[in-house]
Amino acid sequence: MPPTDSTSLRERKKTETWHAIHDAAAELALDDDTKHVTVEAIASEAGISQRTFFNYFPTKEDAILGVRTPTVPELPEGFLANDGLIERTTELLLTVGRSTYAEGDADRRSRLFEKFPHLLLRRREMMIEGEDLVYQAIATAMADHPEWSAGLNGHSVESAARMLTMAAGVPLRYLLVSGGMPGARLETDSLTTALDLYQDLYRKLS
Amino acid sequence: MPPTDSTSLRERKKTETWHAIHDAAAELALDDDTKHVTVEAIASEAGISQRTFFNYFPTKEDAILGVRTPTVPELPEGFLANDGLIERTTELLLTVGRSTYAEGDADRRSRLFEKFPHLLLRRREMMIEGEDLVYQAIATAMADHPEWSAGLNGHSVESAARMLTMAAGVPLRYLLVSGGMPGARLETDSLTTALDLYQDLYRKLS
DNA sequence: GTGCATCACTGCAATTTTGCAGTTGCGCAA
DNA sequence: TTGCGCAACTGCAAAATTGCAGTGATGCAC
Repeated sequence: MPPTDSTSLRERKKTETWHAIHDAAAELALDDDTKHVTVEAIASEAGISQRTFFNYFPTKEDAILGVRTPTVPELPEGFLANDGLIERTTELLLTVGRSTYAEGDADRRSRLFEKFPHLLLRRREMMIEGEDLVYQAIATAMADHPEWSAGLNGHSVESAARMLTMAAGVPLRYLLVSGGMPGARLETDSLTTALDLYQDLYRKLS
Repeated sequence: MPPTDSTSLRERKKTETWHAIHDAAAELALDDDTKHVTVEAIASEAGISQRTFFNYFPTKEDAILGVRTPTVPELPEGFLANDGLIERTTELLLTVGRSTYAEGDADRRSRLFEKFPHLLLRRREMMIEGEDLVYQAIATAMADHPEWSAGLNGHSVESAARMLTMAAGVPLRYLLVSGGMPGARLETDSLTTALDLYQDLYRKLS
């Protein structure tokens, strides 16, 4: 996902440039028979300098895929309350995941994955990175809250946070796996279904 | 005329921006019934900030008219040679004058002059400014050249340079005056005619 | 006339873009 | 293997853009 939109001219131009680069990269990569598009070509097509290209994306791959290093929003006040914690964490993971990819044109993304399968690896990496950040954020929050940093009889907040994050990630992973095809996208419908299913299960087991 | 074109991305973007601002300013000024277009509107239409607007034009008027503070190119080596000096100076004045206005869309400029007659005053100012710069450049060059800074029996190089510049400006002024209508443009044809006429006269008198 | 809003324009610091001169890794030819 | 060239990527300083907080002039309501 591009830098967040806003009313600021500066911000608007940044998202424009981000999209211009990603679009140029994706289109050129898909069009090109040689499978070898240069950064120079992408930058030129996007109307910016090569150096600016690397201000927006750390690698050419990321530009083609349209990914951003994941960021975790600040956790809201009552986030750690027991009631609904797993659901909130799932939401958080989803938010982080979404903030990592460009919205829209899922078709194009599918074609990209078909033509450049290694992009799937990169996507996986990004997911793991995002989950790691979420885990760290939650661990930090737990450490800051007495009721967590205390009563875990022997277990560390790190363990608790990791466990929580993994549990909360279940419906998302389920979706990716059951989606079957590599490059399958997170359809809103199937996502909702998966979340419902997970919450049903969760309620039955608790 | 906008900043000179070149292969540099930086330069290309500058001319693009320059045109974007001038076009936005001219179009908005012509479209607007109230005769009062704000800088904010122009900047917004051109896709830049108000501050950037003033990086390109010192005043709103100059943006509408599409003028640039005149600059004199460096005088070539043998510029001061006696033979053809007046013609070269006329060329120089013409170059400076041209570098002062945006190329193209003479129609729009006519309409601008009709709607905002005070732009004519501004244009006159710019012409005088340009001539002054040319005079200064020539005076400086003369001062640097022994054969000029010496043998002027009593006259200063300033006087000589001023005299030369005025003489060389004759065909251009003639054009503007004989063109008649305010806002009349320098047609290439009539310009050539005027230059021919002047050179004929000049040869007869020398 | 007096306050008040609007708008042109300026000064300055923060951010972004650019050019340029690298370094590194990799394929390919001799 | 060794050298060579290309292309990804980085560091840094110069240039451009932006936001913001002004100032001053002008017009307009009261």
